[in-house]
This record gives sequence, structure tokens and C-alpha cells, in this order.
Amino acid sequence: MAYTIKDVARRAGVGIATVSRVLNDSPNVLPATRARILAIIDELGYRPNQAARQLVTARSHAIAVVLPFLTRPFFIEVLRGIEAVIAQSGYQLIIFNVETIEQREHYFGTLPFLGRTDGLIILSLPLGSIELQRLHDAEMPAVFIDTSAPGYSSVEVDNVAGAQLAVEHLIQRGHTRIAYISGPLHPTLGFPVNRDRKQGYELALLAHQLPVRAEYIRPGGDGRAIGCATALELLDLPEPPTAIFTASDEQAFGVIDALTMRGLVPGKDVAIVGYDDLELARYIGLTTIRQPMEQMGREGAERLLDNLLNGNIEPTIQVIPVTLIERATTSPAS
Amino acid sequence: MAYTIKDVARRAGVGIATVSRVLNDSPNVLPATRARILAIIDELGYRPNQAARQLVTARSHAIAVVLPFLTRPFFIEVLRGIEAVIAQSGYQLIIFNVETIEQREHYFGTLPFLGRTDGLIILSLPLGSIELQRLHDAEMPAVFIDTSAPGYSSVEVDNVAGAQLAVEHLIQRGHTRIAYISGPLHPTLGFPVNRDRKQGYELALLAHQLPVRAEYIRPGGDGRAIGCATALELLDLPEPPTAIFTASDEQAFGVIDALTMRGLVPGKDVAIVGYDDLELARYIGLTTIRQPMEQMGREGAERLLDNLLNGNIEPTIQVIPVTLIERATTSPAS
DNA sequence: CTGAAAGCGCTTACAG
DNA sequence: CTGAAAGCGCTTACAG
Repeated sequence: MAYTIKDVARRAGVGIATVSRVLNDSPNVLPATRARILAIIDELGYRPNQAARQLVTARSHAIAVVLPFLTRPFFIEVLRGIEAVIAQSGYQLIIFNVETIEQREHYFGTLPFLGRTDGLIILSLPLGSIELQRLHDAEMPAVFIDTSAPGYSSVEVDNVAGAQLAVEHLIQRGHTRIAYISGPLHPTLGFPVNRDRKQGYELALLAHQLPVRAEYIRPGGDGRAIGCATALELLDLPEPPTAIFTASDEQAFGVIDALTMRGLVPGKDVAIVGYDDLELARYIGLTTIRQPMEQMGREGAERLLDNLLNGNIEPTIQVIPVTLIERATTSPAS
Repeated sequence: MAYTIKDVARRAGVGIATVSRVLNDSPNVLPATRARILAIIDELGYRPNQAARQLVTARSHAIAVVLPFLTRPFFIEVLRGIEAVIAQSGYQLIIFNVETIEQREHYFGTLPFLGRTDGLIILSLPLGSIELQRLHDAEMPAVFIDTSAPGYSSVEVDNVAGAQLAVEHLIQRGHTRIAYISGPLHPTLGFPVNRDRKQGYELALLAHQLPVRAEYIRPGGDGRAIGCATALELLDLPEPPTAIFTASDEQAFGVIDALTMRGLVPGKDVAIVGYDDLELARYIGLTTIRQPMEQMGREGAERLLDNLLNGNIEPTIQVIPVTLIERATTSPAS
């Protein structure tokens, strides 16, 4: 049986209120009293019961993060940024991983973090208006990362501009037949970024009077294998593209696999631009759009803490710039 | 202001005890009463205060997992297995990421999960005897994955046997000059698996009357870049090895980088065996020892739930077998 | 089957 | 600077 505040008070010969004051760093305690109480706390190894504290303060000192596909590098990198900031703040981080539509519905339908966490970070997942209303009614501070919602702070990158950057780069390399392999566009588990990137792709083409060809736009799925399969389809087209822009590095790796299978050389026969700048992209020599993933996580977590700690509830929309990283898959020489 | 059990009781014209019984699925409630109360709970959107529940039941329905290096694929894969099982059980998962020795000391020194979680999963990190005693005194159910501790259940793979498997395979391919690139052997942040794998490496050599050469054993660090640098050192030896066994796939990828830099062909000029079987290993054609990472996470989580839900406190030591996956980096033809 | 009451372990005015 | 008391919102014997 663990010790309670009463045990400490009794041994120190004081009331529990005084022990509580010491616990909470209240200044109104005589140094001598404080020292005596601290000594007893230490001797007993006393720890305040968190549930009791939570009950009376109505604070859990925990933050929930809802994120999809825990194992995908992009989400993990963002999570790492979140974790670093949250851990340092003394808050604890509860994770809710979404891998299926059912889980998604469950989490946003029942809001299981309500009453267990002080705040919420939602990563990449878009909320429907009913879900958003429910979240709003629950009065839980929340921040969105890599997605956004009216009335809430968000941290995003400019995906339209990122895609434009990628496609402009290919156009400058002389390409006119440029394909786009998108991520999944599922209405609830699909991520809004894919729509924005498609828009950027189209805008760049239009800006250079290049046609937007339906057969060059492929709504693939996430992952390397699907990127490979989709690229093979594109290569089998009567008039195959000479450049492929993908919505993720993982898909781009798959495109490279496909080229290799066909005996084609990436960057020479077909140019490729990815999106994310995963660690592997550097090794493989993939030209890509770099998103500051860990930074996105950090900024989002800081926004939430700013709300929780400083009462700063004004929603802010932060857009972090992306950068084009040129590598071998769009090498000009070849 | 959120509703409380009193609000529900008042509107239903019952006592709060009856509402509590409905909340906790107690059978001793008249169906009609139950229906009326449920209707009001639904109408109000009432949710029981978790802190109050925790206080009186002394259960948090949360589990903490302490893991190192949140972004490394091995730990993420195990975490995913843990998360899947925990989420399904209705428990919440709190993560403590350890990236520095200071964080490690902090977590195992102050045990911040005490009183906030019902159980603990420790991944890959070895505990010192003082830390272990402290954990034991705290009476917190715990399970160790990819590491172990006396008095606690653990889920591990047989790392000695795994390394033997790898080295035997190289010996059968005719190699006699076989190097081993280990993971870091830091006493607290180093992982015990590296020691076991080194032992397996040595046992396999000895079993075939091959010498254990000190210059062939390299205590590298984790990660691809270090694997590459270490491999370059080995290749520069007066009598370089013809085969390299690494303690992780990531290091093996670095070895491949090194060979490529020297114009050598993996599997032809120098054979390589990794450890982990990451997704990328298949694409790169790396022969490796497969560890069932997600399964390890699942089994560990199930062990903990078995303790929490069924009161099964008998420590069990589970050793999951590993398998050799043959690929191009030890291809016999070349 | 149901309710009044005690109690979980804290924090926080209130009084001194 | 300190203590007694109220109260946070539940669960759980106890009595009926």
C-alpha cells in the first residue's frame, strides 16, 4: 500500500494542507517546515496520487495524438517532433493509432481521450463537419498537423506550392510528358495533402501551357509496391511519360523499382521527383520535396502547449515552406 | 461544464448508485430503470469522469511503454505490435521515448508512470539492479521485450542462435574470413542483444575451428552511416574479410554502400548477412536474420494484459525463433 | 432491485 | 505561516 498525504502529514506533525503546499511549491511555507516535510516525503518515497490530483484540478497532464499508420516514416518523424516537445513539458503522450476506417470512426465518434487528456493533436487526418462539431462541443484544445480544421490551429506545409515546385523543376529540365502518382484519395482515410498536390501539379502544367492528361494522373495507394505497379502501368502507355512526380518518397522508390525492372535508368530515361525527403531518399539519390517533418511535429506541439500553459487560444494557421532537393533522379547531365 | 453522475441521477429520479450500476454493467438493475438511465446518459452526452473512477478503483486503464529511439524501424515495428494489442484491450498507451542517457536515467530514476499507468512495457533497454529493485518495490506489473530482467516476464529472440545461424551460413558458403560489426555496447544505452550476437558469432567460428580475430570484430554504432564507415575500415585491413555479418540491417545497408563506393559487388566480392529483416532488406536483396518484430510486440503486450486482466503474475520467459532469409548478398552462384 | 452514506486522496478557499 | 473542512465525482459495501 502506497503512502498518502495523511501519512506524510502525521509524521511531520502538520496538517495535510501544508504538505499539499509543499507539493505544489506554494511560497507560504516556513523553510524549516518545508525542509522537514520534504525529508519525510523522501524517506517514505511518497508520491502524490495522480488520480486524486486530476480529480480536484481537472487536469490530466496528458496529451493525446491521433495519427494514422504508425509505421510510416512520415508520421513517425512528425511524432518524434511531437514527443520531444511534449516530454520536455512534463506532459505525457498517449497515442491513438489509426490503421482502419473503423478505428478512425471509433476514435472520432467516441472521443476516448475526453476526460483523460488536456489536449489533442491530430495528425494528417481530416475531420468531417459532424466530427468537428463534436470535438468543438467537447471543449478540448486541439491542434492539427498536416491537415487543418476551421476554428483550430494548424501546422501545414504548402502542398500546392510544393507540387508546383516539383513540376516546374521537371519542366525546366525539358520534360513535357509528366505523370503524377497520387496517394489514396479516400474521403475519410485519404489525406487532404494529396488533393493539394494534385492541384499544384495541374497549376504548374497550365502555367506552361502543357496539357493535363487524364491518363497521366494515377490515384495510387501509399507504399512502395503500389508505386512500382502504378509506374509499370504508366510505362506501358502508348505514349509513356518521360517524368514522374509522386506524392511520396515511398511511391517514388517504387517507381525506381519499376524502371530498374524495365532496364531503364532513373534520371536518364525517366526523371522522378518524390515528396517527403525520407532518409533513404538521399542514399537512393532521389530528387524530392523536403518537408520539415520533425519541425512540423514540434511546432504543432508547441502550439498546443501555448494554449494549455499560457491560455493562448487564438487559432493560428502556420504554413512551413518546403524545399526542392535536387538529386540524381533529375540529373541534368544524363 | 460537463455533466456529472448527479445530473443523470436527478433527471432519472434515481440515486447515483443506480446510475453507477448501469455504468458498470451491474446485473442488479431493473431493465426499465436501466433503459431510462441509458436514455438520459445518451441525451445529455454524459461521460463518467475518469479521474474520479481512477481514484476509487485505483486503476488507470493505461499502459506505459518505454522504448529507445522512436524513429528506428525495429522499435517502431515492435511498438506497432504493442499498440495493436493494447488498443484493442481498451487500455491507452503512453509512450516514453529514450534518446539520451539523461532521459533514460530520468525515466528509470523517477518512474514517472507510477500511479498513472497500470502496467509497463520496457523495450530493448536493460535495467541495472538498483533500477530493477526500485521498479520491483513500486509493485508495477512489467514485461520486457527484446531484453529481460529477473522476476519479470520477457519476450526475446535467441540472439546467440540467430548469430550462429548467420555465421554458419557464411561458413557453408565457403567463407573463413568473417567479420562482425556490432551495435553499440554502451553499458546503459547499449542493448544486450549485441553481446549475445557477438557470442553466437564466436561460437559458430569456434565450432568450425576458425580463428576469432580481434581485428574482425568492430563495435560500431547503430545506423547506416556508421555501418559504411566501419566496413571501409575492414576493407582497408591488410587481410580484409570476405564476409561481413552485422548486428542490424541498417548497418548492413551501410556495408553495401561501402562496397559500392569501392566498386565491389555485394554477394560476389564480399558476402553480407544483416539482422532484422526490415522491409528494405527485401528490395536490396540482403540476406538477413528475420526477427518477428511485430509479433514480439504483440506477445509482450498480451503477457502484460494476462497479468492485468487475469491476474496471471507468474513470470514467463518466451523465446521466439529467428529465421535466416537468403538473398542476393550471399548468393551462391556469384 | 434501490438509495443514503462513506470514502478514495488530493486542493483550495476560509479563518486564524 | 498553518489547519480544519469542504468538495472534486465517482464506487461500493450496507441496509432495506
